[in-house]
Amino acid sequence: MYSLNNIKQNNCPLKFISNILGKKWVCEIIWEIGNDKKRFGELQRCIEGCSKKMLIQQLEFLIENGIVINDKKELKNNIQSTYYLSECGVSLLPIMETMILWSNKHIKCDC
Amino acid sequence: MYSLNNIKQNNCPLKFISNILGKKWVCEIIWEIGNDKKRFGELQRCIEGCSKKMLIQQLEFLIENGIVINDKKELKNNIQSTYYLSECGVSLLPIMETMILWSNKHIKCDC
DNA sequence: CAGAATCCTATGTGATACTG
DNA sequence: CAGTATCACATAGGATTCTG
Repeated sequence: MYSLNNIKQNNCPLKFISNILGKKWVCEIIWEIGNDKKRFGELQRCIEGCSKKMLIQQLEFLIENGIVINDKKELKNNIQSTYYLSECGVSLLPIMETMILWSNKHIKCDC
Repeated sequence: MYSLNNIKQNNCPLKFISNILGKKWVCEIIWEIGNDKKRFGELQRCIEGCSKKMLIQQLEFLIENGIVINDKKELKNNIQSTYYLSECGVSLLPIMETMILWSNKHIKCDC
């Protein structure tokens, strides 16, 4: 249901990437599997506050966009589903690093 | 109504900035006034498809976040309201440039 | 364990009309 | 011209339950 096509029709490159990185949980997901592949359950535990439904939804979105890759293995009586970044996904990491640097400079800590 | 506070409470720097750049029209707005200040009407004409309501809403959001600055002058019988980037806003431009570069590499042109 | 399917609500967003 | 207000609808997103 996620409108990958809509996104691709955005010929504006700014819209294209901000529609990806701006989606809820997407940055967190990319960041979490940036270092090492993770299983679905692990991710769920890492990313606090993200419902299972949203996690699945956004992972699918990232897979459709070629940013995340999913491997499934059938074990005895359950499934092991792991997620990791594609080359394309990995190339987002340096951008996200500069984003983090910017935030840390400009976040006003009111806590 | 816009939850600036919610955003500030996001102690996660990735959430912080992606909540800004991911908002609809925000990237376009920042980009459009990146080079030179623009009046409200100019902006409206630049950013196709953005309703007046949304434009105002997102501009206010950016002002609250210290990214955009607004100057108002009273002319004879109307108001001249111009918008431009704060220093903080300007510091977003290089990040957005790398975002554009990434997009141009990875956008799959289906048109 | 990983995922699918429903239901339900809050929020986002467009269209339109109004104001100084 | 710049901004406000209101309605009406679409989408996002949480909670919960079900399946192999």
